[in-house]
Amino acid sequence: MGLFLSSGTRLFQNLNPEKREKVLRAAVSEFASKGYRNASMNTVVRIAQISKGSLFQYFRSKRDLFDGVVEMAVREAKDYLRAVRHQSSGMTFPDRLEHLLRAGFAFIDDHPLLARIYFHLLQSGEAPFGAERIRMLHRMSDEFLAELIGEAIHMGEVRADLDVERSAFLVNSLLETMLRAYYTEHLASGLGLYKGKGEDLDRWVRAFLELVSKGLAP
Amino acid sequence: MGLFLSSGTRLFQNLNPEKREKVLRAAVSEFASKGYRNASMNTVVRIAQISKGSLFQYFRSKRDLFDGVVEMAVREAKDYLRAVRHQSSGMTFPDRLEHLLRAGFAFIDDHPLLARIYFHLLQSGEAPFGAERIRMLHRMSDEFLAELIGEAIHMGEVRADLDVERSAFLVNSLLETMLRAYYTEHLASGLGLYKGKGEDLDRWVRAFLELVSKGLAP
DNA sequence: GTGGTCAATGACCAGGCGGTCACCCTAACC
DNA sequence: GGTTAGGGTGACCGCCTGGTCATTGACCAC
Repeated sequence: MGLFLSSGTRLFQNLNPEKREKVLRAAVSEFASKGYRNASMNTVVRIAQISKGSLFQYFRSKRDLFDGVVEMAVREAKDYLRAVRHQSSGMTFPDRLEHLLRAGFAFIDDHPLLARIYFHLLQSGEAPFGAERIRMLHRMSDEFLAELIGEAIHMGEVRADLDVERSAFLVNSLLETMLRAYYTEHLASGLGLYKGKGEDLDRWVRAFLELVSKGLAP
Repeated sequence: MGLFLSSGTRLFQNLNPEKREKVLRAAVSEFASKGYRNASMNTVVRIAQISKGSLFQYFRSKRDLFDGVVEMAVREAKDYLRAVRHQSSGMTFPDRLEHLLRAGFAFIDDHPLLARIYFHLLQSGEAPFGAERIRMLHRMSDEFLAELIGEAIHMGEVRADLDVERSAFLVNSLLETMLRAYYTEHLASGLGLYKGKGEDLDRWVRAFLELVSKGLAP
């Protein structure tokens, strides 16, 4: 579940790790399923089986708790991007893309709740931190893809006259959509992307890679 | 603002059209800016300058009011798709795509609030109607794009071995992302897509069309 | 006038929210 | 054994929500 070092009051950080986990797990699941505004501190308290007073001694406010949870989600997402970049260095560009996409699926399998929070953040402007954090998240993945494309240009694997930043944004949006459809029902209308496996998933990966590398033209 | 024939109680439908407009305008703006759950009937009442009792005589519940607003948004979106299809018939495939995209920008310029509601619906699963409506919206635009691609195959403008449905989903997701970034700040990191015009917008349209038709490969 | 119809109104309700605080219990120290 | 410190607790606060309903007043037919 992560270390979560910098979040919460000193009291919370000195807590018995099991209890800390229980509280965090409750908060993550509540924020993931309801988003920020509609998540209820009362529910968190009930799920974590602690008293309301305690929760507010661990985190000064709802906003504080949410910030902590988001911080954890972002940290894990960053780790994952870093790992993918490292593992896939040396592959061809399409292979890297495939690796990135499949690693995304795996990340969602491993951390479905964190993924949910992450997408909540990317999508809805509802969160209370001044757009700044959202912008950062987008920049992060956009720039990662821009670097990938930049390196691919260097290797002669993609056209050199490309509008790198805009292409990166577009390809990234494709990735995000596919990941979202992978963990959200009824997005890709019944074509087996949601929680897809094996051959179903392969077809989607192929469609994605073909579109990105060859486009639709003959 | 639309006719809104089938929504609200009989009392509401027999209302003086100006008043009806005022109420609807208030509801649209409130739902657009806060989404379903966080929109407040009290706010609607205040904006529309009517009493709370009246609003609940016009619409039996918050859910009722929201359904009415969504119905209107969906109807307008359908009209727009139909118009685009008609106007662009006979064009080449890339031209049709460009037309579709630019018409999307224009739609947002004309109906920014409806667009906001529409995207809210497409994105967040927060709305209270059982996923059914969301699935329908997606099907609608996915199928429209699938037909476009199907016709293009018929004309030999795109590869015949294409996975039509999955490609349609992916291209549609690109369109949606661009439209969302067009009306939402800080999505496309400062590359002039947000409320973009002229040359800024052209660059994005070009990047999109190139990706879709040629892909990234040399 | 009078009685009846009907839309408009806002005080009111129960319930849920984020957040507080006075009190409780335990454990450590002299 | 008495005192002190600190985490644990849930009743409580003010606020806001979606929704109700008794009352009001304008209009109309007789």
